[in-house]
Amino acid sequence: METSGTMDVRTVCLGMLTDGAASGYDLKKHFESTFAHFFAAGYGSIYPALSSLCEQGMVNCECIPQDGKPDRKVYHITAEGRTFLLKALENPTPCHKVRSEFLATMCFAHLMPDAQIEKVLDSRLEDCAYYTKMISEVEASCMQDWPPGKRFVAGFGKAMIEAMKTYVEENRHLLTEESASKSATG
Amino acid sequence: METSGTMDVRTVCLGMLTDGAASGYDLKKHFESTFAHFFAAGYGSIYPALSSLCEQGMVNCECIPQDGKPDRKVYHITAEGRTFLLKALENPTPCHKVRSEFLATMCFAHLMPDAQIEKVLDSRLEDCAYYTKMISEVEASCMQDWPPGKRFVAGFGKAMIEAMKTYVEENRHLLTEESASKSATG
DNA sequence: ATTTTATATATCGAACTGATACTATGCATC
DNA sequence: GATGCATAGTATCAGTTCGATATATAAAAT
Repeated sequence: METSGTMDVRTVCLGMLTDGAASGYDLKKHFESTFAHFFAAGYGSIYPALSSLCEQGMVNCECIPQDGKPDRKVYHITAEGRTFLLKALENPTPCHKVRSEFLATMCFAHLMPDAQIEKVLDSRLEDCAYYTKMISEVEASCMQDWPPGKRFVAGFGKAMIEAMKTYVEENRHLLTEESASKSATG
Repeated sequence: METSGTMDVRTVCLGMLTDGAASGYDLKKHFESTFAHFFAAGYGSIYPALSSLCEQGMVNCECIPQDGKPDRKVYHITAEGRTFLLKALENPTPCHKVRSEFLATMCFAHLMPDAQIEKVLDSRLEDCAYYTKMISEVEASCMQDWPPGKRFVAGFGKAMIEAMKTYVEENRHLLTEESASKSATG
């Protein structure tokens, strides 16, 4: 039974709750904004995570009845939860993984028509723009409340996205026939 | 029944087989070297993927008996497989996801002792060095055989890792008390 | 009037991860 | 001469996560 060392969805939820009590819905919003560029999670992960944390006494659940709507379940971290979190943070080698269908696709660019390649690259740049904007917006709205770690993480995201954008812009010509014929004729 | 559009393990295996017939074991080596920095996959994904591709006629399996050892199963892509792959490559918006326990940990750096933070950052830099070396080595050994797409992807990996390294080195001081006290006293 | 957006919880199949199991040879180390 | 490790090879499985979907209500927009 491995109970420490992994920063899984459960542990990240626990961490988020150190900033104050919140519902699953609230946590989802963090996963969609601040955490979106490096740790996405959906309801299918968040709700079971909160249930499991509750069972194990890491959090307490406060059910707030609402008329018509289902109860709002607000979770509070417990002392046990804090201890567990600190233990999880002790892992000296947390991973950083990339799963890129984009790069997998580009590996087979020689099987694709140029127009298709261009579309894929354009969509990647759009994605970069989206994340850059999103990070800047969350920074603008809550930077002052953030501990240094979150600032570091936001800056990290912006730096990586900027690097991606630059690389794609500067090297996309390598992928198309256009450049192949140019280098052949020129 | 969604049969196209996703670059999952099955489709990537199929793509790898366009470079020539191979066994599951052979494919694993590609996942561990060339693809390691952006699309990891283990036997638990590869073998079921090949079985499923075989059932659907995307690949043919050639069983080569070996004395003592289990049969070596070499997979060849079929015409149907090629068609399927081209269809999968048509997705104009393939994703690029990051899953970082490292960044999740750094979000809670204010709950960690400085020495622990330093260890995490050092291990990240080691990881950067490992991947940079690995990509350079595979580039050195098989760059000449590669289509432009794979060169682009290798360069992409190196650029991103370099950006990560630079960012960590230049901003790690933001995470420790040391800098906090320095800015308070200085 | 109807669609969209927001609040809010929850489930489920499909996919994937990481570890492990099994067989066999060869090489080094103790 | 035995133990351990690397390489070659196939395969499974529990646990985790992903993406989509279902349920319910209400305000706001079209």
